[in-house]
Order: sequence, then C-alpha cells, then structure tokens
Amino acid sequence: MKGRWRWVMAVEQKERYEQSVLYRIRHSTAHVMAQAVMEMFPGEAKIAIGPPIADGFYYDFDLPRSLTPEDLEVLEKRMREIIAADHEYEYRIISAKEAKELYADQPYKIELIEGLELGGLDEYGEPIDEPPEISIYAHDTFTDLCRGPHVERTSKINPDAIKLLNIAGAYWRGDENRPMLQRIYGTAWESADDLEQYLWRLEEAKVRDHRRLGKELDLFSVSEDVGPGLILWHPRGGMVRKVAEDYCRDEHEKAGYDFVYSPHIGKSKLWETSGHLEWFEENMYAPLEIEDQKYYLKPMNCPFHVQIYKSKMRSYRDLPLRFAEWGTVYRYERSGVLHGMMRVRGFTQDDAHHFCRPDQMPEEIDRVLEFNLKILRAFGFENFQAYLSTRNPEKSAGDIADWEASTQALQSSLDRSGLPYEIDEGEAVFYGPKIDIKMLDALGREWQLSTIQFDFNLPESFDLTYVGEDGKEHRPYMIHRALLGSMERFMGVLIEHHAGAFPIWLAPMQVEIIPIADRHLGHANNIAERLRERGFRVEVDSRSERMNAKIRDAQLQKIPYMLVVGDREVKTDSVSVRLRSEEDLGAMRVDDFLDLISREAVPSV
RNA sequence: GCCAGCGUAGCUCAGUGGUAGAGCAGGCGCUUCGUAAGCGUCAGGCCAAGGGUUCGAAUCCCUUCGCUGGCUCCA
Repeated sequence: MKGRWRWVMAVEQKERYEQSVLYRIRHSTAHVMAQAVMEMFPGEAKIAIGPPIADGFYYDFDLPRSLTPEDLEVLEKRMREIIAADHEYEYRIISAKEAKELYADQPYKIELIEGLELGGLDEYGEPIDEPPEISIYAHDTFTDLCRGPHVERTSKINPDAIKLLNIAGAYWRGDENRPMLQRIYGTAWESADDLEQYLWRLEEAKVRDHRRLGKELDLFSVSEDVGPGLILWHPRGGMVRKVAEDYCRDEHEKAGYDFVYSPHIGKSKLWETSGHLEWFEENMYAPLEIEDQKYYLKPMNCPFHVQIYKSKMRSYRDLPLRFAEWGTVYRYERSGVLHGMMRVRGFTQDDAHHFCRPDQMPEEIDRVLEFNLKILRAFGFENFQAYLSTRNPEKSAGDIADWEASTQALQSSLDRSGLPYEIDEGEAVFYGPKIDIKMLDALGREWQLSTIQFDFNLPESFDLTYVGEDGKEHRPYMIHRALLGSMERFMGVLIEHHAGAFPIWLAPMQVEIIPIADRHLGHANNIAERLRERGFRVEVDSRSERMNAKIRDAQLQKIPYMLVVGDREVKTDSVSVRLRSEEDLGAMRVDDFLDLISREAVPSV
C-alpha cells in the first residue's frame, strides 16, 4: 500500500508482475475508476496518474471538493455499470501535438506530455532510457494518456472482484511543494475469492499490528501527557528488551566490542564540527542554554564516540577499535510520520563505531555484515532485504572520490556476503554511503533496522589520527552501525513478525502455572520456585477462577507453556503441559519439563 | 508538516439536539472446578481540551491537542 512498493518487490518479481493478467486488470480498473470520477465532477475533475501497485491500484485526482467514504460506494457502483457495458480498450500512438490538444484542459496530463516530449521523464518524473512514445488508451467516454498494457475489454474485469479501499492525500509527483491531490486506492483480483482472501489478509494484518498487540500484551504505551513519539516500556515489554539487550551485549563482547557510555547533550561546537548542525539540524531539537553555552540533545552518538577515540594517542596496533553503546537519541520527526514504536522521536540505538586502518576496512565491513546477520537470525528473522544507499548530491559532505571508493568497498562486501541487495540511489546519509537491511511489517510496509555506514568525514572534521608503523600520523576510517537499529522499532517489528508470540527465550512470561483448585497451590508454588532457580520466568495463576478461564487468559497472553497441576500431578511431581499452539503434551515429570524448556528457550541459530 | 477521517469508562464500542449506556477488565462475595470465558454484586465518565450557536450540546460550528490512513521525510 506504500508508494514505495516498487522497491519492496525483488526486480524479477516486479517484472513478472508487470506482465501478468492481474497487472492489466488493475490498470484497466484504474481507468474505469477514473471515468467514474470524471462523471461525478463533469468538467471539473483533473486527472493525474493511476498505476497498478502491489495489491491493487490507485489514481490521483484534483477535485473541487474532498471525497467522502460515501463517494467511494457511488463510484464503485458506477464502475460495475461501466464494466458490464463491455467497452473495448483501444490503443493508439499519437503525436505530442495531438496529445496536448486532447488534454488541453488537463494540466497534469500536459505536464506529463511535456515530460515525455522534452526529455524522457516517466509518469513519476524520473528519467527513462527509451525514446518516449506517446500513446493513449480509450474505453467508453474515457481516454487516458497511458503506455498500457490493458485487458482487451472491460468485461475482462470481474465486477465482484474489485473494491475501492480508501482516500488519501498525495502530492503531485511526490513533491511537497506541489499541489496535494486526492488519491483513491482500490484493489482488483481475478476472482471474488481472491478479493475475499485479500481482504481477509488485511484483517489478519490488523491482528498482528504491534500497536494493538502492545496494548493487549501490556508491552508499551504512549502517553499524551508525556508526548507523541515517546515510548513508555511496560514491565512485559521491558523484559523482552532486557533479554534482547543482554543477549546482544554478550555477543558484542565476544565479537570484540568495547562498551562505552555517553551523555545525552553536548555543546553546539561539537555538533558544528561533526556537521550535524549543517546537515541534520532540521531533525534536532532546539538548544538548551546553560551558562551562556548552547547544548543540543543528541540525535546521534557518533561525536561522543569520536571524542573517546580522541582522548589519547592511538597506535596502528590499537586498531580496529569498536565502541558500542545502547545510546538514546532524540530526533524531531514531523507529527504526521509518527507510528507506534516504528517511528518515534526518542529511541535507543544499539549503536557502535569502528575505527580502523584503511587496509583493515574490507575485513571490518565483512565482519560487521556477518555479525549483523547472525544477530538478526537469532531473533527469528530470515527474510530481509539489503540496500546499498549511494550519495545524495544535495546532501553530502566530503570528496566525491571518497564517496566512490567507499561505496565500492561496501558493494564488494555485499557481493562477498552473497546477500541479495538493491541500490538505493541517493539515499545515503550526509557523511557517507551505507548498507541498510530492511524488514516488512504486518501490512507489507518496510522498515529499516540495520544500518552499516561508511564515514570518511568525521575522522576528517575531528582530525582523528593514529600513529602508523612509520611513526607518522594517519587518518583512520570509521564505520557507524546499528544492528537492531533502534530498540523501539526493533520491538515493533519483532512483535509483528511473531504476532506477539515471542520466541520462548524472549517471551516476557515463559511459563504460567495453572492450579486446578486451591489445594494445588502449594505444588504450583513449589514448581514455580524450581523453575525460577533455573532462570525461567514463571507465574502462578492463583486466582479463584476455573482452570478454563486461566488457560484462556494465558493463551491470550501468548505464554509459551501452560502447566496444569491437579491431584494427579501433585501425586507424581509432574505437570500437564499445554502449549500456546493449543497442543497438549500431556503429563510429564517436572525434571523432564525442565529439560524441555532448557532446550527450547534459546535463540535461533 | 500536508490531505482526509476519528476522539464517549482501563479496553472494545453503542448513543447524532432533550436526565450518559453495554460487554470485557477492576473491587467485594460466593464457587474449588481437568485443557479457551462459573455466578452474583459494587464501583467506574468535565463524552480529548477551549470557545461559540441554542431554552437546552456527547450530538451543530470554530480553534487547539491527540490518534488513524496516505503523501513528503526517516532508524
């Protein structure tokens, strides 16, 4: 549903889609919808573009008034009539002049035609290679500037397999300085069953939504009184985070990282030197005045780690140095972009900075990439998409030659890793190119977790040096990296990925002990104690409720193990094990259960 | 930030100009039960906030705050 669906799909998948019947159906349905909208506002509707997207299509319009949900029903009804009339889609290649006459009263179309005519810009305003050819597709009263392809006739669209979904604002050509258009999103499938399935999928996605699960499982909240985009971690969410962090810290230690800590604010001079005030100020909060000095809340941890590096002379023998910190940063994000835990204003990065000699750089990138994947896999992630972000000409510091060399270094490392990746042109941060690893959320939106960023600018601007074998000063290279990204976003993605049923080692509560009657409480507490001694997270449901109710509640809380204890279990020092999958493992001795959970409550490998 | 929609009890929601409701959750009793909700009872609300229209506003209008879906921007 996101505009960037084009990049979410792998290239081959995208090409296959563009040749599919479904693609033509959706494209044609978009035209039918546009016709219905034109009829609703005769002479007043201005049409923009209407392409197929991942699970449907959209069309952008400039209209005299705002559309309402009721309008969608009217439009949908009219669309079915148009479809039923079985109009043919007629293709024609026309000259630019002819096209301009045809769309004399359609300013957006005129702009598109001029783009094609003058210099090969496609409908998104992006450059294209092929020589542009202007073509139109017409059916019934509607003629669209369009390169197709379409179905032959409107009757190829199944009237029971289309649905208009929602209305949204969208800037013309994605530029916030240009007019805001009204976008109608719709979906179209080959069969009513497919549509049904798709709608069901949307409902399913809502069930996995981390904001809903966050409430239901009591993991986190956002308080209006604290402020938007500021997360409060509840005990259960906090436990998941603690376990995740503990694991990561241990792994970092094994991987040769040092742990550092840094403050939340720093003098303006620091941020001037680092370039943040030049390049990142719009994301930084207003400074605090302390004794006539301006201090800024940190949006990144790097300048502090750089200062630690600079605190003494470094020898080539000391490198690489790897400073890790779970550093909490604050960034101003525009109010409309905030989204649960996924997009917030204060977050804790599992951040680290590597300082190394130029000759160590390739190995250092290889290592961090490998370490990165290992960590993500431990949390049950298998499918991610890597991107190589290249220089943004309008937002970059330093020499172009350095940019090229470092981009090349990252790319070779990606090639060596065998990880599939795509190039994100112009998406780099101001100080260097980066490798990003992204995950999809429940609704198919992608979120960036890991980032590995090359930096040749901070070593320069802070004049970082090490003494080489030759006794002279040399400039180290620097890598910024965050693997989980931010604990907040990671938690959000983790919740959705597992639909709230965390892997056993991460589950905030691992075992619920369910005594059948009060006389079984003693045995229940005894078992709980034995499990706690072994480091497991256990609680006894001692409420005056029926066993069924206790099971239901534990099930809803997605607690991995429910241990039912009644007369039979007390007699034999055993427990009846029920899993959250609803599987009933039957009775087993407490010691056997301890073996079971010890085997299962571990990170994936 | 922009376009649109929404904001009623802790949660999910009904109420659309005439005395604020339900279910769940919570408190208190009773119940002691074998794999997804035992029964009863009590309490809980400045209807997001502020202003206006009206004899009368949860309901209509305006402003602000917050949330949701997009757009732009980003970990």
